[in-house]
Amino acid sequence: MQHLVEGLTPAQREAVEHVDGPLLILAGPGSGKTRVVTHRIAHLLEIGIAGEQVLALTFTNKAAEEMRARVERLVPNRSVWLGTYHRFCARLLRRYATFVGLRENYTIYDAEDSGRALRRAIGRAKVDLTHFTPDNLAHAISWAKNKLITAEEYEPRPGNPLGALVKRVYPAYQEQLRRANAADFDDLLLHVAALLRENPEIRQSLDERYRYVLVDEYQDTNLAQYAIARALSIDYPNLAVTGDPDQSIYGWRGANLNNILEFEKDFPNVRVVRLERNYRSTKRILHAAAQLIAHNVKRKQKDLFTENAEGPPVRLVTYPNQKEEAQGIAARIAAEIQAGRRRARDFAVFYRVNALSRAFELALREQGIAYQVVNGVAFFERKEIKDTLAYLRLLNNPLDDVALVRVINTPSRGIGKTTLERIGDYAASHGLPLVDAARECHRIESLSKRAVGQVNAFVDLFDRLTAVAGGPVEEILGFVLAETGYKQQFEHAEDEEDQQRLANIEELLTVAREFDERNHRDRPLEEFLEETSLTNETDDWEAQTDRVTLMTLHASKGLEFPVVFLVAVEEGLLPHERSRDRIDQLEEERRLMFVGITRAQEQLQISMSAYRDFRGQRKMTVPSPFLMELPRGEMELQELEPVWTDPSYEAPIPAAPAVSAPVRRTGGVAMPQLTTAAEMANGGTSPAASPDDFCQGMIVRHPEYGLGRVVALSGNGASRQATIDFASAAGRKKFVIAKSPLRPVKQVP
DNA sequence: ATTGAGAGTTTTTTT
DNA sequence: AACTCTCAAT
Repeated sequence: MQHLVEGLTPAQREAVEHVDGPLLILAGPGSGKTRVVTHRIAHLLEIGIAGEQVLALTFTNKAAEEMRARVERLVPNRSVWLGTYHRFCARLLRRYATFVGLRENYTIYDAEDSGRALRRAIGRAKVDLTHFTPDNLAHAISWAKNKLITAEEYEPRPGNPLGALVKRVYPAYQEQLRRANAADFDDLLLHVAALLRENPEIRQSLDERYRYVLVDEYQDTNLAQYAIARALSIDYPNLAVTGDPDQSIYGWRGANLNNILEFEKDFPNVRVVRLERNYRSTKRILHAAAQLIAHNVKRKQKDLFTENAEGPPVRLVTYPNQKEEAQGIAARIAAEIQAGRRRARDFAVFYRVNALSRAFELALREQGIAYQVVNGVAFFERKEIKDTLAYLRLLNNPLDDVALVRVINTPSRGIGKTTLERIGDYAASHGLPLVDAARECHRIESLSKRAVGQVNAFVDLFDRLTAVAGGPVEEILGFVLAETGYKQQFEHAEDEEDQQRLANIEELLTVAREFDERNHRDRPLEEFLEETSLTNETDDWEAQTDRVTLMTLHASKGLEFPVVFLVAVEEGLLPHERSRDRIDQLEEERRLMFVGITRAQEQLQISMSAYRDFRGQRKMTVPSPFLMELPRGEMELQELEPVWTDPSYEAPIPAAPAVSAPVRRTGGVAMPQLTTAAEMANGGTSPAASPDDFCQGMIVRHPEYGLGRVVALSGNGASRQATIDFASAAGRKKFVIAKSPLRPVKQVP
């Protein structure tokens, strides 16, 4: 057991060795929090506590994965329940579905699905939407749910027009979900909170089962999450929470900072451990962060310190415009890599909004530097994936009207809006789910003979699919894709986008196969759908690959990088314009910047542009007020002129021969090209090769993505596919060789 | 019913 | 600028 506390500070050790009773770990950034938490779990197991009694809750899958891996390393093969709040609740609801008016095969609606359900509810409630958008309502309902206010309990403030609408729509929406046997993200928490509140015997048994509950990022809990953690810690009040009020950045999602600020009130005999020593950043970086966050009024005073080196000064740079900001940063990165001082993966670029990523992608591509954008369009939110999954959802839960609407005419089979509307009316007046209404469509008089025929064909299809719905997921999926003709529509397409869609579908099949290999349950479909609806691509982020990371400030939480570029620190973006008017929101923006700064280990550059292009318009910017709150005296300030007027500017250096990036113009668009020494020796690419000539490890060229290596192959002849790892930012992609412009590049022996 | 052109709008962040 | 939505034409 000694190995668990070796090398820990007294404070860390105290937290690790704490067993019974409430525990609050206030952990500053880079203070070894994850280490403490995982070691504590390991410690609990080593002193003989059963893994089944330990429940560790996180907010992101990423954090859960990280913890699982580290616990596994410390104490292999012990089963503690470790995962996100939402996943835990989803799992619990499978078991207790009937208590909250659901069935165990219920569907989880993501934001898009619940938006569709909400629209239908709005239609049914016959609400006048001239002054508000569905989004306004969605947000208001979500807000209520996060506050544990049910549809029945909801009472708006008098004179609140939006509230009056919500009072009518919220119950209709809930009814919609109930009929569809579906729960939205908020419901997962709300239902479990209600379950625990209304069923004392269930609460008690779960409290007893999960004797040791740990909650990570406790500052991000909302009321529902708080209630759940609380309810599981009454008879066995061994609740351990970790967090940092200064890193609370999810207030907009209903997170309540008071949960952590008042934890000591909830549990008067709590043991509080403060981890204030930072092991991550240089003195200068940490100082800048501390100075900034000191401007927040609502916080717990914390004294961050580090024994790390002083480090180079934090840079604060003003670029003339967005393009030069991106190019300037890309050039710096390129120079560091060429000098052999850094690798691509040492760098990260953080921005406030996803829309800002493009300029940096472009600039990095021009420099021939590999990068990965975290969270662009999440894999499971892509149209083709959602379409395909909608079929699976319908098979698993035929009541799921949203899924039915999605697939009934996808791919198009001549069932249009009017037909669907009439079926919908029939369903509503007979209190039926849409599938059943469709089954009885011959009774709907308003439908044309042709329409009835089309709908019947769909019902037949549905029945054929249902017949195989019990099998392995990959099989079901393959059957769905074949029977519906969904895949076919992309198979003969020439354009890149359809190719991409096809590749994504292939990828989904791979995901399904991997799932089947892991799971051997009776009803795999249910679990597969749960897994896919609670996962997004962020979770696939690979720290191992050697690429520059581009992500939002929110996504950066919990990570660290040797060199960080924090960009577009301008009024309106950071703080975001929608946060300007309220003090607490402004403080949250400041915390966001604090999070970004404290990700940096060795070097930090904060930048802005004098001009920024946004929504197609170029505007002069105003520096963020936060810039004035930094210790400017000890920073390196730099104001750059447009590159062509200033000879002292470190112009983007043409890359070294090994990875040069000449820019070729094609149809007016700059196309980056990677050229290697090997290729130059060869005089370019080889002529077209037949798909079967491709083999593992082969170097190939793609006209847009540049050079890559074949990492996997499948199929033969015309359907032979290759998975390519590109050196460029394109990353890993899959192609049907015969339809792709891939060409082998002969390698120098 | 599907397609195309034109108009209008925009997500801040995520389970 | 890019995306979605609406409306008219096929």
